[in-house]
Amino acid sequence: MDKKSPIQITLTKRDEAVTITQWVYSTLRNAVMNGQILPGRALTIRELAAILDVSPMPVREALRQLAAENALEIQGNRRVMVPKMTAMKFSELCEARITLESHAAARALPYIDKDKRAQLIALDKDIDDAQDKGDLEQITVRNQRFHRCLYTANPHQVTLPLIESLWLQLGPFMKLANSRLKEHYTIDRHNEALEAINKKDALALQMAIASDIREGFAFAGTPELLYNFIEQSGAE
Amino acid sequence: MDKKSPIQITLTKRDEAVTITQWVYSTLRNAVMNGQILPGRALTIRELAAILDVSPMPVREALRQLAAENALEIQGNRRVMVPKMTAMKFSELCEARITLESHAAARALPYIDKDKRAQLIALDKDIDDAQDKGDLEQITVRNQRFHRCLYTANPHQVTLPLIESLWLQLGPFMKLANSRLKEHYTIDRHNEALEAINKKDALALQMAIASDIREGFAFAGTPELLYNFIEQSGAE
DNA sequence: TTTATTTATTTGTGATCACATTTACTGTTA
DNA sequence: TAACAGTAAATGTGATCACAAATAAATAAA
Repeated sequence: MDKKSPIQITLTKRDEAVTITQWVYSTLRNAVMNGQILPGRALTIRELAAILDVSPMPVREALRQLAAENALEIQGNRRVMVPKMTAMKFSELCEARITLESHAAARALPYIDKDKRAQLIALDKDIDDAQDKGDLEQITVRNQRFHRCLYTANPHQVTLPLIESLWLQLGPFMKLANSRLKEHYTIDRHNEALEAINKKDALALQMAIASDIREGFAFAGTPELLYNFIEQSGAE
Repeated sequence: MDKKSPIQITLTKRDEAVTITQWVYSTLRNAVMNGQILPGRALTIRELAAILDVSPMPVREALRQLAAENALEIQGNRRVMVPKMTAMKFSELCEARITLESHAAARALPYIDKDKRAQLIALDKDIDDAQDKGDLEQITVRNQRFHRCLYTANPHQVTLPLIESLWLQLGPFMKLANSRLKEHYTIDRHNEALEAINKKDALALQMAIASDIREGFAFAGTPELLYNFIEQSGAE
């Protein structure tokens, strides 16, 4: 009954207090972020509904929302799929991240107080723990948590949704990236960022964030890995 | 039967080739962009469906999509509304526009050829025409068209959706801004941008775009106008 | 074996319905 | 007059159904 590849989506317990649509949304979002849905794979409402054991209605709404966030792509008039990646698009997404997140960090800096700094230090420690254990999934999750915590220090911040959209688009690739992470960069620039925060040095903070992002993908910039990924993702 | 203020949405002919949901989406999007829906006004699916003379289903989907683009806000668990504006949020949106659009312009620069430059010049002339006629609505539309044309010169560009999200959030305020536009800035920085394009000077282009955006809102930065707007928009 | 054409199946869209929750209204009490 | 409780109306969520368009499958022709 399955069309191409069998989709394996991680299912979590559905919280009764949350609407089915919301649960479906976050489930599918995680699936995209973890690269569980191959780029180019055609998704149908009914198929996903069957997998998630819900009616087609919540799936419909979740898919439309994910498409609006650029996590999914609506082809022509009908089918929906995870967008394919290209080397150029990857590069653009990476540069967009650097620009937007540097901006968000600088704008958050004036709002960072002692409490917030303590939170950031704790989150950075969590990342180190995950790195020691080699838990690749957790490294990504906690890394995002650190960045999110930093940017949301600014109570009037408006860029986080845009940043998360970029994370979502890079998600399927980050998964691949992480699988090579252990052998390469296990150190991040978070300490550097925290130092800049202490000194209230916006420029230094921006540089630290930019480096953190760039180095996280630096090895992906090697031609052979990029080619690998594009071949896997871009080929029909 | 109407709850608070009667909503007056501009209705356009529905193209038969387009789905009802898409038509509803763009209709509501324009309504938000033109400030036809007051911030804070509670929207209900059935009310909008009645106004647009469609079934609730397409409205449901369109609302969710607009919410995902940050054009609308889902309150608590239920109602949806146009988000209220604050002075700080306005400032953040403006700065985010400058950062993102400068970035998009610089990234587009290498791809601008003779054809594209001709397009930009033509679009800039259209803006001048609209300004001569004093057609405020068209000025906004054509201004966006110019910026969009510039950024999409980059075929791998990924930031336009994010930029459009910012435009949407500023939309209700731009309408108010435009009503004062005639007395203030009728000149833009587009010529400056075109010059920078000719010289392939990325930094100059970024400066021109940043100035164009900033000056477009400069008068809005005057305390009394900002206060006016916030009072109108933020008060329950 | 390959290509074209017809048939069968699947799919997205949109409509309608049921229900639990929320909101609005009404009459009553301090 | 203001605050409250109880009732009535309205609302979002989710399910199911109908249908036209699109895709896949099957058959026929080269």
